[in-house]
Amino acid sequence: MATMQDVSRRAGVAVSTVSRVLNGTAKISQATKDAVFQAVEELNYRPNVLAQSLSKQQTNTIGLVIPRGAAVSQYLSQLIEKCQETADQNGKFLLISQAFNQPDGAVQSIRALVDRRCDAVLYYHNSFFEQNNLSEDVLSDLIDEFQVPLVVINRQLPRHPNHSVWLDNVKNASLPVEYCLKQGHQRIAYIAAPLKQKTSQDRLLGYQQALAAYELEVDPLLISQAERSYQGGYQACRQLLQNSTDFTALCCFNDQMAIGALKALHEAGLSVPEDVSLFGLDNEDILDFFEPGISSVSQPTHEFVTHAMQLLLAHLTNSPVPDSRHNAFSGQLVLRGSVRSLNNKS
Amino acid sequence: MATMQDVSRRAGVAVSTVSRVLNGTAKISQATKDAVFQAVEELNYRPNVLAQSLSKQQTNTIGLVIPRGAAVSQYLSQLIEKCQETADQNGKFLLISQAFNQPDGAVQSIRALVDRRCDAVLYYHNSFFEQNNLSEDVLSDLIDEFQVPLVVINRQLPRHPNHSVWLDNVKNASLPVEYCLKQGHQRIAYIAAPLKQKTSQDRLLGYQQALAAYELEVDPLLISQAERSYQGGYQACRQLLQNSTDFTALCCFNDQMAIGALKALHEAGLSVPEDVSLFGLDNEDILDFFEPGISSVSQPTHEFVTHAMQLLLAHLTNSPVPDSRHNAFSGQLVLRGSVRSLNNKS
DNA sequence: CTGAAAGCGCTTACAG
DNA sequence: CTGAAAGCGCTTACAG
Repeated sequence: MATMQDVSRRAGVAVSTVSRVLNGTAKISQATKDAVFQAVEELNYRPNVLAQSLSKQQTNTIGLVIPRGAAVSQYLSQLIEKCQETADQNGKFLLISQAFNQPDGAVQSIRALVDRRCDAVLYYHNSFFEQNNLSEDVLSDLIDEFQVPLVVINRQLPRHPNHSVWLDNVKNASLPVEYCLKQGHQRIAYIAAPLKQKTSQDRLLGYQQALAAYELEVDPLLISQAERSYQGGYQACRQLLQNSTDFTALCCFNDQMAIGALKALHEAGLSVPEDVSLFGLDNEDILDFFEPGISSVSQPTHEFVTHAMQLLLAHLTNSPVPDSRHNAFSGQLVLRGSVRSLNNKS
Repeated sequence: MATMQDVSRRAGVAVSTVSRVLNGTAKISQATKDAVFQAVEELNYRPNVLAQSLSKQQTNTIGLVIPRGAAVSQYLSQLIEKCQETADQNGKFLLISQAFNQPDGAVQSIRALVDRRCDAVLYYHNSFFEQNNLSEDVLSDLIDEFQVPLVVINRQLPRHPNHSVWLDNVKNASLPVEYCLKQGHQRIAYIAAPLKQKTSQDRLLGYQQALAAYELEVDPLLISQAERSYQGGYQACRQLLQNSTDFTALCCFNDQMAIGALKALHEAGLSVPEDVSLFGLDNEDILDFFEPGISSVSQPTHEFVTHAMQLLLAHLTNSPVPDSRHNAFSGQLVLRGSVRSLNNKS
């Protein structure tokens, strides 16, 4: 490929002049400008971004590490979209990389992006890595180690309030439970994702706390656990139905599991919401297309990622970081046909 | 950050020696090796990949351009996953970039990756760009222009059989229609995505050809068109039901639209498959969780992408390209509860 | 307004 | 086995 030197020779000027013309970084006579542009045209010249970056000590690039493999949810794709928008608005190129599928895959991937000299790196934390000993400390140490700003999404890092944003999973999971309680439900079942995952622990805690607030005991028979997938939700629900069938409401770790659970309920001859009220979490668009529509909790993806990007940009420009007292974001109930009240029953 | 020169000074050797030790590219005495590794350790040195790439004239990176925004489908995420796997297996780093959301966004994004000197670039073609004048020729010209191998996924490029793989959309869309015909259906409706998109045109053609093969006329009242989304499928189906309600089968552009259509059918008091047999296309996992399960056509994502990667790697290593006579991939029917036969009705 | 030179952080012939 | 030097393709003070 043609280099800047080729252009300079063809245009009969120095490479430094070519550079200045192309970057508009100095006053240049129209004549030489024309010559340069013509040479560029004729040679179909395009600058080598690698060389530019090395020389400028800056890549104008933001790296984003996302989890590998797991079918991309609407939630995650909205999150990516929002990162992209912000990157665009700030003239940064967004480079997306999937975390390696290994115990230390997250760390490796972050490093790979730093080694490529991204100006900043966003890491979307996935619970998968918790099962592989990726602790809070490892992430916090990385943040300390790097000159490059690193912001962690979806993981609370107390040591670095200015480098992390997360969802308040406890609260988000408690919302539907509280709502059911208010509607007079007493026997409320819960389907959890694998409890090795922090997110799953937190959401179960939300369920438990909501019950406790109403001075109800947690019945272990009303809690089931499975992989986080449609199929997992289906299996967990079948397990619940084997344990007992007297629950009148069922809250799930997320929408996918609720969708699986709905199928199991129907197969068991139970109707929603007449027999069982049902809640998911994430509020994916598809919930509207089940019968009944599945109620859920909307995640504040928008605000969440916006704040993460603000932190990132603040670090990048050495500006004061935005107020970080509220890095834990919580969502809102979205009611659909899958819920009914027991209050006017008495 | 510490540079190789820092390491060399600390270890008391030349930078060239440090380079050799780190890359294992020459016999080095154990003593100097030890000294180098210790210095690396102490300085927490990490090589600058930018500088390496510039110097080696190779980045060991494969770029992948995917469409922006549109909620990521299971199909696309499987496709990405497969690219990732192949990249991993060949020791390449996969850099994912979303196409800019502009008329020439695809071209810009490909260029951006080439400018970053990816060793090869994969472009997943999205119909969005066809509405913005991204023609076959533009892509073909790019392939001719670049030294860097470019493989286009999801777009037929006759001039470059060794640089493109695509799905046989005509055939894939005809499969469910043929099946319905064999089961005795005569009035078969179709829901299309916007017909500005080539994919949508092709699938409609598949529908039409299947009917023609049975010497049935195409009734325009049985064809409806909308955005490709759940909601679009819902609206298109309502439109159909307004036109006429005597169809006994309904085939859709994809699964999402079929899911929307199912809702509209149910709202109209029609049951599936008793009144209407229903087909989607893509075979997403979620289809099992509707009632009835929605029949579909599985896309051969796996073979499809594998072949694309083989082409890419062949170009990359200057090896002979694999047999490209069959770059058009077709899928298979997947039957679920949403279809019934009219044959034993007579 | 423009050029020569140094530098970004590596790799790799070329010598010894 | 190891070093000095040139080179990858740019940018940017430093002069003029």
